[in-house]
Amino acid sequence: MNMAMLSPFPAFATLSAQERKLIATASSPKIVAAGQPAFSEGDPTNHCFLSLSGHLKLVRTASSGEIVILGFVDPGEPFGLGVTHEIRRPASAIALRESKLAVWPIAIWRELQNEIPGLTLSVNHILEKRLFDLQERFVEMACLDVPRRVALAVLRLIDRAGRREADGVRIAFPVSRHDVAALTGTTLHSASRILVRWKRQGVIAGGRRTLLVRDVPALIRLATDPEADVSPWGQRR
Amino acid sequence: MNMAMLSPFPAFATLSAQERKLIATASSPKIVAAGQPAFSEGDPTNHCFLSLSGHLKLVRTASSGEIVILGFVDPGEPFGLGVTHEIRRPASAIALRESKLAVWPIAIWRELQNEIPGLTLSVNHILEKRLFDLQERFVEMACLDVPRRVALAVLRLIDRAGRREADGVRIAFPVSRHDVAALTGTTLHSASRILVRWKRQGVIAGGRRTLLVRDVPALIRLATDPEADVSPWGQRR
DNA sequence: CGCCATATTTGACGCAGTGCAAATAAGGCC
DNA sequence: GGCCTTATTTGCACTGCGTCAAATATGGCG
Repeated sequence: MNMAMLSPFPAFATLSAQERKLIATASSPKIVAAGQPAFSEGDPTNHCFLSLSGHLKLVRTASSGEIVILGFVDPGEPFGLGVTHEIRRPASAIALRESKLAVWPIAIWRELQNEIPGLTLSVNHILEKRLFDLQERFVEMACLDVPRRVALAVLRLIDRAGRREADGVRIAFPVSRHDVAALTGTTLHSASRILVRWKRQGVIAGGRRTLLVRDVPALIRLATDPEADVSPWGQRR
Repeated sequence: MNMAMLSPFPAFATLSAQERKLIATASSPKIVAAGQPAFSEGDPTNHCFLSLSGHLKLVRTASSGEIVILGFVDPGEPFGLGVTHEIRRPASAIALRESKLAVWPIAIWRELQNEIPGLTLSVNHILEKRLFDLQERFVEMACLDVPRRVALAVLRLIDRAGRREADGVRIAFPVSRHDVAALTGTTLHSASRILVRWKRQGVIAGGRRTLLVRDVPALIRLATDPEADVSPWGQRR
């Protein structure tokens, strides 16, 4: 791989050109089609990855069969780094769109980390961020009701992959109701009911596997205002 | 601090004696009384910590005022490392018993990381473990009912701080019903009801802020068997 | 363009778990 | 030992949201 490809990514910003070159030349390219996994739960942990373009989701299947989305991978982010502890992948990485990846055999990656201290620091940085993000979501899961969790999840999608458009902000990759549910720890059905309600109120729009937020401030209000929202389950008499 | 104090801790196992000495001499000792914070939510992130003895809990207060336990710190574990991203602490670290700590000013810690690549690798290791642990709990929160979450939380407490005793395994630090609730994302009341039920069944024992598990296999069954447990909310007629 | 598989929506229903209020227990301290 | 604070337990009414079942939309593809 050309070293130039690494330079624009913040994960490597602090490294010298020479170091980046060393890292880049050790990698192999890989292309994953939309819907396909870069790796799957249970696979042996043989490689480290960097997303060059596209988007992936990290998903995990609970013993009950339910699916949970642990996070997303944006272009420029390394992933599948969990190479110190686990011999097998604890989660799958599924491409949401065709994604170009750089791949390193784990042994090589370890060598690189030993030779380039700055690389380890970068990895550190990323792990820390992932940990803080998950802590955030964990607290939300523990304390907030479903509609608020959904609102926050959508807001997070916006600043991860929101593209401004004529009538709102569009999430740049496909998001199904099922994904929303897997992201917020609820069911497909509840997620649907909630989004339908907001659609009727004009806060969001979008059909099959697409999400367009028309009124971001309203969504923020729904997420944070303790008074906001009468849940979509209709008053019981 | 004496360098000998560092050697038994796995976080530093891969470092040379000389490196450990460098790290140790840069630290200051600190003692935190039971119930007191090593640092609190919102504090500026000025220091890194290592627990030498005792136990701490990492807690976070949600906007609603609810409290969530993000994790525990055992003797030998570094903590409060989130120094790359956050200028203010996202969580508090509260001592569950009197705890001895080693403390480094953050600037010094950064220097140490630069000089000792192996230290950064250790930190990496720890962050990775924390991340995987939290992912685990996240999935549980998303997929399991409250009694099962409580069972799993107690099991996790056992292999973190369980001491074998004549009639069971005791958790080595104080755990209130409130703590159990904060650990599993439920209410004090539900946690109490569940534990009372298990107490009557002879699975656990213990009063005020103590937990003694008398029948670990039964608890494992309650946690994992999909058939197990009729929830403590008593059949309604 | 029409068919088919896949997504989404919707309704009815019930229960796990919460909220509130209050009783009860258990230590710790003087 | 008795008092006071803090933790735990408990009853009851209520509801958020999961479950089940089914109708309906939608886009891709031949």
